Amino acid sequence: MNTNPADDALLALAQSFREALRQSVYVMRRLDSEEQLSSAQLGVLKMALDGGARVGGIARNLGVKVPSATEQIIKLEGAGLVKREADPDDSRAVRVAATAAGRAAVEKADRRRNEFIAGILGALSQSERDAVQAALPVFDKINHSVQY
Amino acid sequence: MNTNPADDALLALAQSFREALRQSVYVMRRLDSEEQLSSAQLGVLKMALDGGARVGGIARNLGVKVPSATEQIIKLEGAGLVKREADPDDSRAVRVAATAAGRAAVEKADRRRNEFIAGILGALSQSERDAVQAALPVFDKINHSVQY
DNA sequence: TCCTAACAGTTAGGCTGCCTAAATATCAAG
DNA sequence: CTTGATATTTAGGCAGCCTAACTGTTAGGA
Repeated sequence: MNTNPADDALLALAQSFREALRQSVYVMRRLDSEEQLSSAQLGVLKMALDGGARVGGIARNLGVKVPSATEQIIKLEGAGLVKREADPDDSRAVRVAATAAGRAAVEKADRRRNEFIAGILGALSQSERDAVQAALPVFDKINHSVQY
Repeated sequence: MNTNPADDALLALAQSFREALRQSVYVMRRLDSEEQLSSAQLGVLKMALDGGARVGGIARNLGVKVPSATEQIIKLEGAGLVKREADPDDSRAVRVAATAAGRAAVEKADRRRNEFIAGILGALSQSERDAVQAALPVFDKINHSVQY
């Protein structure tokens, strides 16, 4: 009962998938290592772009706990990329909003990172790129299923 | 010159790809958080499975520096999952070999992790799984191109 | 009105995993 | 037998995440 062919195929796919995950972590590290803004900070900063986000919401969206978000926010504030202000509707809450410098930093970091990745993807064949493109929405779906 | 359609498509793909990378990190964290053996340790342990690997080789294969590998090896040794012995051919080198307990731990961790992922993949449609399957070799290729 | 439970965030302390630099030991070549 | 390269470990440091405990605010009764 442990040799169901369908299950075997699924487990084999899972194994390959796990290897890809591991590689992704590696690629991310590489991406991070050549930038001034870490992925963690970039993620927080992006949420602070439009109007202002609450700390709890940022943490939830990034899949980390509130203190971890606070930590990044404090760093970004120190760098002048976001400002923190009391939420007018709820004095317990804090609204985090990107400054002009913060918006510029996001744009620059995003561009640099995209160019790095585009450089890699550009070296692939068109069919390879198509395969990646087709898989990306599925990856997205997988992530949501893991959510929480 | 910044509106080359091909470049734009590539950059858009890169952007989506980056999002997938971020999600992958998230999924990996989730995977790690419910296991006794961390991914870092599992990676090292797997290399120690057949016969015995050298510290430098392990580090190179995992894309980390030698001291980082040593750190994990020491932990695994403390847990009785690997043993370290001088390389008979080169006394500078150390051969790291999995113990019986180490082999069992790899099997168990691999099985649990694969089952977790298989559970997610199993909830997808066949065409979605096909898309993932088709993209995995490309991910592999991408990783190698980032290597070093 | 006042008390209390729930909630938002920060602070404190701790862990893992990675890194660089420096120390130790061995090898290999001249 | 010296010297430079190589293999690993040790020491010290940093980022990012976590839990627990603390502060302040809000909201729902009694």
